[in-house]
Amino acid sequence: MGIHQLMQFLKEKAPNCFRTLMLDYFAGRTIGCDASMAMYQFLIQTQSAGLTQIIELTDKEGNRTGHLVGLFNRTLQFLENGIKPVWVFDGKPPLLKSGELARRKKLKEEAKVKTELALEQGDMQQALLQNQRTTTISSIMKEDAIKMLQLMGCPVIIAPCEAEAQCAELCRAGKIYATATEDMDALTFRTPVLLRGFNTKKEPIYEIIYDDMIKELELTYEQFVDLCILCGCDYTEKIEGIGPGTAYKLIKEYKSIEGILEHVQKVNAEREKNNQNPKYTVPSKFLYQDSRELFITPLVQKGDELQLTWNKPDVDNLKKFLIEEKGFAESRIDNGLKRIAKKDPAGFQSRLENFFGKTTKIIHPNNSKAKAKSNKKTEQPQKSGGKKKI
DNA sequence: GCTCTACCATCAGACGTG
DNA sequence: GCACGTCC
DNA sequence: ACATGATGGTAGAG
Repeated sequence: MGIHQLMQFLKEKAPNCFRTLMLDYFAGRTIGCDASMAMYQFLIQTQSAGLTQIIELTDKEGNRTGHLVGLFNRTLQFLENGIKPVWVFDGKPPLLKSGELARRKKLKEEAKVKTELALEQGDMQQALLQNQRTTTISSIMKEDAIKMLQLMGCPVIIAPCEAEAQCAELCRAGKIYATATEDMDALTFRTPVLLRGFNTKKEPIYEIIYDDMIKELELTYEQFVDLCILCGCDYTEKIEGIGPGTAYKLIKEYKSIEGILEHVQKVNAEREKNNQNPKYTVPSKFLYQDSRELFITPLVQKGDELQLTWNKPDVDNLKKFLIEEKGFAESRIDNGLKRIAKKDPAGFQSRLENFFGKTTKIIHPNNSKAKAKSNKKTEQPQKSGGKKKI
């Protein structure tokens, strides 16, 4: 679930921390990619409805392969544009997330039942919809993805815990330019740059600069984390009756969740005197302090300790794996590899293209309030060590 | 009337060919 | 350039 | 053996 409604909140309260950019802007840059999120999208989107059953891409043993097709193409797309992707996989989820995970598991089981029902009734559209919700990633599928990406020459990192946290660490350490994910809690983990929208070619890529955001919100990092917890995160229940808008006001006024809890008690006590229902309901186990810990000092591998290198694809073994084991058509692989054949995987000197590029556009998102309030633009983000060598 | 929250259902890829 | 079937 | 997420519409409360 990430941080509930954070995107909407930022569009309203910090409209100037966004830029929209075209793909060529990222030539020569290194980008940390949230692998599991991408895999789910590929797996879901490569399902289709047959006449009486749902059709999924699989190898001859029945293991699903939609995520491989997607990751293969996406990685080629990156490399073709001179972008160096680091694929980051989730490790073990934190204990605090187990409540949320149990909730999702239950929803998936319900979806499975609904799928069967829809199939019986011959409602293939509904069957497809429900079947998409049952999607899970087995360890084999994950291992397949890692193997393929490594054979393609890309660095793969298996985070000790949350992938978003690991990406944020890499970005702060200067190992990557940005974190690419749809998951907004990368910001809560303090990634300096967040990129959204690599999933669709239809729209440009949104870039969110953490420093601009925090300045515009006029919050400290700790206050921003508290705000995210109040909006609703994966780690604990939220206070009923407080959403993003109220949370922001209260954080400004009372500085921290502790301060807000004090205020909440007062308000509720006052209302009780007048025989009114409580305005806010604090959950019986409001684990905001533990949640804070997970965001501020997450379990990650230190960026300094990681060596990221890009190699030329291991064509022989890649083809062997994808064709013999996973049933790929040889022509597709050949076509794909042709696209990146001339690229220099280690250096990507094509960074120069960026200096001559004229297609990079900087546009602010549509937002009537933002337009009305201000048409000033914030300046370029930091270059994130443009000359750094990894 | 307006703002905000809670809750519901829905959405989420890329290639190659014609 | 677009719609559509297919990718495995 | 498993662990992805956001968004849009709307009703109802304050």
